[in-house]
Amino acid sequence: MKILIIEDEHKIANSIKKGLELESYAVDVAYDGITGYDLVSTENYDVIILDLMLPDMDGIEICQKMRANSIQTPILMLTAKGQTQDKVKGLNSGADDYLVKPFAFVELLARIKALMRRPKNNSGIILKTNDLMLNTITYDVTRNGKKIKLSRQEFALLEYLLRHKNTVLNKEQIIGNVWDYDADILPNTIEVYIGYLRNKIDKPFPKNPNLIHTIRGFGYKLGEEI
Amino acid sequence: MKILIIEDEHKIANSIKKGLELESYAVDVAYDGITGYDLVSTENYDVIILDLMLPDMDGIEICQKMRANSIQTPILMLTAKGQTQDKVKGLNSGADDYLVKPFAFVELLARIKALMRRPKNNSGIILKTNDLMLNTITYDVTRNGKKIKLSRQEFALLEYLLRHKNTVLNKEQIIGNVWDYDADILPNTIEVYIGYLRNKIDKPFPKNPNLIHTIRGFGYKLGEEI
DNA sequence: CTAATTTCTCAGCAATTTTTCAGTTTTGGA
DNA sequence: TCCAAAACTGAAAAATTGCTGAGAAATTAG
Repeated sequence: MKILIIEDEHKIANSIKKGLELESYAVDVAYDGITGYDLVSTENYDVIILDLMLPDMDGIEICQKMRANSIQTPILMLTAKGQTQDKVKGLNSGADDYLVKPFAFVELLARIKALMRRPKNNSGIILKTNDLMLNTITYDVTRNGKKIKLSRQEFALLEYLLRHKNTVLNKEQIIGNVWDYDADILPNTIEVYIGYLRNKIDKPFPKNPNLIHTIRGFGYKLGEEI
Repeated sequence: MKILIIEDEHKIANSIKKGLELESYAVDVAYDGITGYDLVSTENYDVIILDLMLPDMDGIEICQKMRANSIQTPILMLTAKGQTQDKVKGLNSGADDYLVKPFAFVELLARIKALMRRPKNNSGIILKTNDLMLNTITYDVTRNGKKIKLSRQEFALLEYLLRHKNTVLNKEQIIGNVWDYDADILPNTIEVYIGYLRNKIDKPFPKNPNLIHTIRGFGYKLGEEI
């Protein structure tokens, strides 16, 4: 889930960025229109938060240019209180929603989530711990920004561990929840798969903390602290 | 923003109307073709949502009559699954996009917005990724400017992949969304068709990046990056 | 009606993934 | 310190997945 903020007021931009990162989104910021449009055309975002008033190139212009180049990314337009009529202009230029400043962060979050739910961009839920991220729809798994290729079963296991991060899970639980109900698996299979995941997730990143931990006699735990 | 719905199933018509009014559109409804065409020729709409099967005068007839009288309002055609491509295509009546019933409301909304955004007067929605382009109404497909001839089923599959580009789609999803309700297809058929598309879209353009990717264990993905 | 095209199935191959197995290492408590 | 249980690991067997050429069946065009 990647979000771009194009907003010249640093204070606002940074506070939105912070808030969204806490919600596990990857956030880029551009403080002027030209840089913003540059990013839009080279990167792939799930939502763009776009201020109406900008130096160089204003929000409406960016919007129109994007749509003209058939970049379909949903746009949430930010407008100041007075600029009501501009609002309409904004929506005509191709924005998908707008929000009047000042706004509550939860409101922004709700709008963003609504935009993400729309059919065009279905990038799904991102699960993460530390710098490990897993996208449940695109099946992308990355650590430290590097893409990791997992098999289907490895992915399923990692997803389960991530959904219950910082919790100790025993082998029976894992078998029951990750494998098909009719699967007939030895507990050793779990050990093998944990080994596979370690080889792909922990070993290649020796500078970063290990994320997969064995709790002898009880099971396994995914998370930063032991 | 004024929208006209021409649809004889009252339930569907009214639920669309309600949804669109919540989105602040002005909505008129006609439950049969004659009333519908009457409204079209006296009022001024921004988009017309038109059911294919209607009492009196069916959707195609209305379409053709409108275009014959140079009414250029964008038309979004609603079709049931079986009727879809052939009829609309064969009669090439002048609709700008179509949507297969049953559909999610957000999907309808997205299409309407796309139609409104589109510069007037050129019909057909164009989907694209990289240098591959597909016109949903004229059925033109080109890569690198070169025309590509696809069969009906190949086209339907490519359109689906393109509408969900950069998303991993598994075989069940593809079968459910591209083939008719009652189609009874082996998953291998998808593999075969993916092969056909690769032969026409990727293989003849070895200098350009491959666009069709297999994500083993998960499905297929259309897009530039892997 | 016939020929061409398209749709779909099938069988065999190659690659990858899943699972088991057997031997080794680690661990925590007596 | 030593032991037995638990966990780890490399290798190989078993199973699955995806790709492809060939061709049968269905549809469409002339």
